[in-house]
Amino acid sequence: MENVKDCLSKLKAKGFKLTPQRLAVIEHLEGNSSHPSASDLFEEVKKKYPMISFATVYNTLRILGEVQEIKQLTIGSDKVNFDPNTEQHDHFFCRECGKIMDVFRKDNPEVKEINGHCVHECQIYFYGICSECLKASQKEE
Amino acid sequence: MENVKDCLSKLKAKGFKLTPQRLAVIEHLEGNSSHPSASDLFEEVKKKYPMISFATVYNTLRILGEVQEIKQLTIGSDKVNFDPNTEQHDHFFCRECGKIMDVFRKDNPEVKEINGHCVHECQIYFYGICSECLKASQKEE
DNA sequence: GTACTTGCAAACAGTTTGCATAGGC
DNA sequence: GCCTATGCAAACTGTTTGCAAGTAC
Repeated sequence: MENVKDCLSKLKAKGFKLTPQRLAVIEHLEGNSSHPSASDLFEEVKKKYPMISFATVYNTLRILGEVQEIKQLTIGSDKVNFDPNTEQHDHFFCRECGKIMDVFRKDNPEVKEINGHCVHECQIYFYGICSECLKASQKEE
Repeated sequence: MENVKDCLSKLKAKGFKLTPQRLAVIEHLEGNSSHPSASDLFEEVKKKYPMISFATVYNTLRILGEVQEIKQLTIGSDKVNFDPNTEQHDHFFCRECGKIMDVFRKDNPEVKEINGHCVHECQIYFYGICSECLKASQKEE
């Protein structure tokens, strides 16, 4: 997702209606690098839109995925997280605090084909302990 | 998981008991490259052990993960899949048929540290359409 | 005015948990 | 015999669905 404006016109062009609820979800996603889950977004949006429902959040996330304005991450194994940054980049998951961090590397494989299979997308997930949690555990000792 | 024998002695050494149910799950995992889910394993094991319960399958999978005899894959986004091959390799997910395939590549990053975070594990997931589904769709046209 | 969208609640799937019983060691 | 593992069912979590009422266009 480049910016809210482009995203809205993309949705409009595809025939989707621009409801205030959708706008609120999109605004919470723009430039958001915290990789929120559906419930994170629901809680956030609810502050401004107390009557918004889960179904609407999921519906909006689904169509944003369809028009490729966001990507799904399954790094956390329990819930799906969403990333409005659709540029190719990797992710790090801290097994201590559960945070997901962006990782930008140069040697990303630009693979279009592998073993005869056609590749659309590649997700690289790193798992470990983040720098903050490392520091915290060193202090404890 | 190298072989059933080593796996069993590893469990024994860690103080886990070797029940027939666990053995059945382990035998179904050895050399299994189909990346089964918990319910796949449950159904398979049930053929020999009609009285086995889901809880036991999950329990066994949990301890096998603890002793690092299997790895969890979250490539499918809905359920977790298990891989008894713990050697570093990647995976391909076919969005058409849902199959998960092993991908062995040479240029895997051997990353131990990234942006100050300590890396324990790396999972690389490719998404697309597998060679078989590509063939099938070409025939249709 | 017409369709798509919303909100609600119920349904659903995968996984986890509590507890009495069974069984490995 | 002790202590862990099992089986069952119920609980739990994240997500999806059905439907009447609401609203963007």
